Amino acid sequence: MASLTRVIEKYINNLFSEVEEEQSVSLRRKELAEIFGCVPSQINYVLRSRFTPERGYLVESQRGGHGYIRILRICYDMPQDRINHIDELIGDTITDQEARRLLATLQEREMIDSRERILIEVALRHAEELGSSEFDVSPYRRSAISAELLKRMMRSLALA
Amino acid sequence: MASLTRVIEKYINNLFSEVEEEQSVSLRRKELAEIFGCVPSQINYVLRSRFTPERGYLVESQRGGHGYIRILRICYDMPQDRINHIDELIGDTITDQEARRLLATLQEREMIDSRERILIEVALRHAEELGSSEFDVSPYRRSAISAELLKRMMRSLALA
DNA sequence: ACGGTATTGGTCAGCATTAGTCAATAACGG
DNA sequence: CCGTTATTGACTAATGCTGACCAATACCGT
Repeated sequence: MASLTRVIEKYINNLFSEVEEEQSVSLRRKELAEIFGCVPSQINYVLRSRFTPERGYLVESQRGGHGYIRILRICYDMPQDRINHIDELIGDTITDQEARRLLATLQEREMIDSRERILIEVALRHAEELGSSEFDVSPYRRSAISAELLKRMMRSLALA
Repeated sequence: MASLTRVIEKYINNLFSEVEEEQSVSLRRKELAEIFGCVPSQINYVLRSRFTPERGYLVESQRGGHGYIRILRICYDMPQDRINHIDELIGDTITDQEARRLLATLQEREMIDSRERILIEVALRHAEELGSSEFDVSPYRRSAISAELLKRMMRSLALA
């Protein structure tokens, strides 16, 4: 019952893990589509929805004869770079939904564990609750407060 | 007597206990609603009111084709009586200083690690800051808010 | 060189499918 | 009787997938 998108995502992930040290893999869109019996644009959908910068990937491609698609895994050597990346992802405001998705991704990438994740979710939820029912803060302002709190928590972890 | 919400809650709990060590279960909202002969949004109510981070659960979901709802249980061996004790220690209000001292003690006793402690401290400090400089909350009230936040975070780590 | 053609990937709009939100209303419990 | 909790349904939002159409590049014949 797994969706085609997830199957293809997994297939690509396997390509990464096959070559231990490799930080990039190359594909041919049409070939891949034939393997999975779908239209080529399905591959674009997988890339657009799964191999995003938010999830730590970059995608390069070239059309025409000898065209290709190359997926690169983002890798930060310096902790500071990673903090900056997360800071940018969060931005000045963040919705509840975006925050939860980010935390799921961070846990997948093992940058936080489940206990840390739940602590962060409780803190965010508490802030939201207080802001909406107690102090009647505007939704925009609440999302700014959430972003600030989330960034502080992530920064503190990165330095720990 | 046996409200539908409680019945569904129990049903989901059984899914967890079926597989002793299972830490997550997957659902389809529509299916579940059909099983219990209710509208799908009833499921959301059950999740919102029963499977919260404060109670040690995280809920992930996805809409659209092949959508799902996944409930994760964060299960730990901190005894319930100990968490009750912590609840009492915190009480209805807590000062910044008392909180810090408590966290240090908890870390010494290895009930939380240094990263978890930092997360909690950052969340408390953020709440304090917001309360004092932004919303002009009275010191007493701030200490009550801190106590509530601290208790929620500690409970989320302890409840199965 | 030039230009046509084959080859390769990109975009977008639309349909089907699934879950979320919200506010009104009902039911419950003290 | 009142406040809290539970339930419903209409409306909204997100996701997966396809197919028609667009864009870029290499190769080959002249």
